[in-house]
Amino acid sequence: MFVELDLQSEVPIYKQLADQLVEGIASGTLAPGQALPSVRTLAADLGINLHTVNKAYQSLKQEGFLEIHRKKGVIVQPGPLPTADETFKTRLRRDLRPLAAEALVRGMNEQELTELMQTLYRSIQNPPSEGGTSR
Amino acid sequence: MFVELDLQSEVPIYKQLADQLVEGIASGTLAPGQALPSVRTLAADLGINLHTVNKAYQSLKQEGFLEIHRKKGVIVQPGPLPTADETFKTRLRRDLRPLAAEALVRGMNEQELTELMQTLYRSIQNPPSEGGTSR
DNA sequence: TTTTTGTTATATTTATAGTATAACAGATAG
DNA sequence: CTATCTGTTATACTATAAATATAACAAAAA
Repeated sequence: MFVELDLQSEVPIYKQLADQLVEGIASGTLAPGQALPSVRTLAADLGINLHTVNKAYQSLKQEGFLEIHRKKGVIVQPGPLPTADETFKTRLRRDLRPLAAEALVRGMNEQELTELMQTLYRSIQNPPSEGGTSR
Repeated sequence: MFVELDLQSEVPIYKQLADQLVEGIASGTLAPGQALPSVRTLAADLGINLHTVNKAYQSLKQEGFLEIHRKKGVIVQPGPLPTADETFKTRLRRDLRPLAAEALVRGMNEQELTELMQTLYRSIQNPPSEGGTSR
């Protein structure tokens, strides 16, 4: 698994995990329908508790990014992914707001900030060489 | 005071307060050198505990956005504000990353996302008329 | 001197994060 | 059918953060 956790981070590890799975889906590293490790396997693999993995899986299932079946295990959403509806955009704006404000206060202009976002977006969409060559 | 808190929010209220003060500085609503209410006054004003206000003030002092003097009270940084150094940009990227990833997964393209950021930046820089009529 | 200021010190409550076990129930492979 | 692996649920415990509640201290200014 490509997941890397920082146990010292202030960011909860279940969120780090969930974030990296979303990023995997975003980049195509995780294909629709692809199976993910079981909660126990991944927990052992990452050296954390199975409930922590389960919490990440549950939140992504709740959002519609994963499907979870009994013995089938956990798979990446094979059908249509959730959309950028108004609910999401509202939350997105709320989360971006303090970041944009601090960037502004610190003297970043509009172009610097949007370009940073652009660069970030592209680096996620086309990650810098993930083990395998193509897809 | 223009601060509005959502006590039901998952965002800690000390952070809501700190964020809104930063936004005030960003927009110019809070001018350099301007005095802020005392921790007790603002706490009473907002209906929260003085330690919660103090925590917000301390974090902003730590970052360099505020100065705190004994009897003088708290004032907006009159000198040069902190800059967008690499430390900040690294943190900024780390915080933006999961938001950009989810936006991407939900089908927002690069332009939509950067435009949303642009709109946000501008609305902070030039806020849509503060409640009061004059000044 | 008195008041107001930030500051420090405790203490308590509540919620979240993370771990640790254990057990349950459905699906599948043997 | 049986054994195993799956997600799931339940409980319990520890640690930490957030928020509140009092109280007191020390510096600055009126």
